Amino acid sequence: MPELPEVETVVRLLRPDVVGRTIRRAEVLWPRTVLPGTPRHFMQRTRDCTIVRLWRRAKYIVFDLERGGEAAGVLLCHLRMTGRLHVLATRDAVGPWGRVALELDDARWLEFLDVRKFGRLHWSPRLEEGVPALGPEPLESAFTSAWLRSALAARRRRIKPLLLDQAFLAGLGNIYVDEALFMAGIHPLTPSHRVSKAKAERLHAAVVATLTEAIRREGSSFDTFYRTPEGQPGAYQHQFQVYGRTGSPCRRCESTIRRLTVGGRGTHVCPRCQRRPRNVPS
DNA sequence: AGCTACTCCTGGTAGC
DNA sequence: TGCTACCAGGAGTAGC
Repeated sequence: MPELPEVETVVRLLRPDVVGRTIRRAEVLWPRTVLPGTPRHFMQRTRDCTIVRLWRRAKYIVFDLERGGEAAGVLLCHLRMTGRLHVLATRDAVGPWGRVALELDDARWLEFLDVRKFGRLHWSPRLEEGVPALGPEPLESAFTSAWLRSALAARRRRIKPLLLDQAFLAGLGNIYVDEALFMAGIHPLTPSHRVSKAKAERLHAAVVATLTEAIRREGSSFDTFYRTPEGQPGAYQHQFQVYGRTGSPCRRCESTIRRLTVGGRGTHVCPRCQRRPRNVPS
């Protein structure tokens, strides 16, 4: 599933192709993909809008729009599980999984394709109105070791579901949470207020390090859906320490990586590097 | 407050 | 080989 590094990779690769371009019109091929309201409403809101900036907030891809030199809202794209954005040379290149196609003023088409149809394209007058409450960006200055320490102490949730909560910290998903918790030596069932100061500092460093390295490697790809717009896979999946390595030896201690379910999510741990605290219910 | 269960979806795969 | 059943999972929501 695309997480912060994959979304950041999409933004960087897409930016030169779409910034400065004007959307001539939108074709909605799967109505539920677009928000708000009806496809007709979406088409009216995006028509003749120029993309003046492309950036990322949490896992949202944000297109800042202008029409006639005036701000015209934002187009928000969330890839969810299997969404992808591609610039195509012709309308004919839109494939069977194409859900929305935007015709650009250079005659090319921006295609949003999404096998599982969970992804969304959402026009909103302002960013804040189009996204729910979001926690700090883990790669920006507000995310400090001290902030994390006190934020963990103020909550009583299990650490993994807390880190997956976008209102707590924005951008992490199942893969990078498992990787960061391994790097920090924290068991995913640990109640957040029981994470020690030293472990919280390790966790802060682990989150920053794993996201930074994943972006450097253009994200992770381990099936056909997790690719850059150019069709090239990322390379971070080769760095995975625990995610998807159930039954394999830990790269640090040789113990067998185990899989458990936490908050309904597949979770991967090294039972030796990530000691389970006492008196923690499963 | 925080937990589980359910919903949305379909390709891939395990089991027979 | 061909069929069915089940699973993954981000995020929103309902209910306890």
